[in-house]
Amino acid sequence: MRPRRFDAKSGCAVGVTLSVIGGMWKPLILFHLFAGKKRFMELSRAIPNATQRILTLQLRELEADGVIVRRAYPQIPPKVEYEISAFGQSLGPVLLSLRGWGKQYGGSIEGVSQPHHAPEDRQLNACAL
Amino acid sequence: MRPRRFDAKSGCAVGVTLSVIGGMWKPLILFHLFAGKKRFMELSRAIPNATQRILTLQLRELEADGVIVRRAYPQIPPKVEYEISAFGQSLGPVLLSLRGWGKQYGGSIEGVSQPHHAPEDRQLNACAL
DNA sequence: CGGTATCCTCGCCGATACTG
DNA sequence: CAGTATCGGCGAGGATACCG
Repeated sequence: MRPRRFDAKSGCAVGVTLSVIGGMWKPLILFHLFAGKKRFMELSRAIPNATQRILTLQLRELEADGVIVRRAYPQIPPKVEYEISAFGQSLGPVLLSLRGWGKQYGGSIEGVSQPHHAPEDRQLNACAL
Repeated sequence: MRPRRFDAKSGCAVGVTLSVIGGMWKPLILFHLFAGKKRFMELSRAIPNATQRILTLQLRELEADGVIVRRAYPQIPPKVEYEISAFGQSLGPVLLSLRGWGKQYGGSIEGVSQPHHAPEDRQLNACAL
């Protein structure tokens, strides 16, 4: 059983949710997958700041939590697709809630660089969801 | 400017929200404060697993983000009260969303000890919100 | 009562290299 | 293409002690 950063100690059900979506890149991964099924390389290119290693790890955790489905086709060259599971769909409103607050109120906080939406920041494109 | 765990790198507005409520004890603190103004000692007793040090740090961060208000009365003995700011009220729906998902779907995840609501677990009382 | 100050641990995450 | 393997840093969070 994987240790969870926000597990029992934080006590609340909030911790359960955060342990599922709270990884560094998980929200971004989920947003991309909510837009549709993706291959590993597509995700990697969509989130260039995440190394392959960490991307793999976070995908494995999301899979273990049942929110995404990993489908590996035994071919050469290999092909693996990830997509949101039926269960994972239930996270949609939660993520939208988090994202909505950040967009609406994040600007009111000191020291937070709000999305300039600079066209060159390709890694932010997922925010379009 | 305090470094934010989920800052620019995660790219999305989700990261902004998580940087505000993502601390280990912040959800719990906020739930307690949503129930009404509290003194430091009340919070400390309500969240016995958090040391005074970490409690102070997280309260300071929440204050810096403007979601709570700290009011110190210059007396002997000292008296400090914390309460949700008007701005902080806007986090209510987000927290409820997170908590709702955890309560509803958290049980479907392997390795997550869902709230037994054992009566002796006094630290979980905030979940009643 | 409501904090600081100090030191320490632990695991998330990054960089780089290698493989079926 | 889609990963593992290995090494290492860094920072959040904890233990403990002391202070105005």
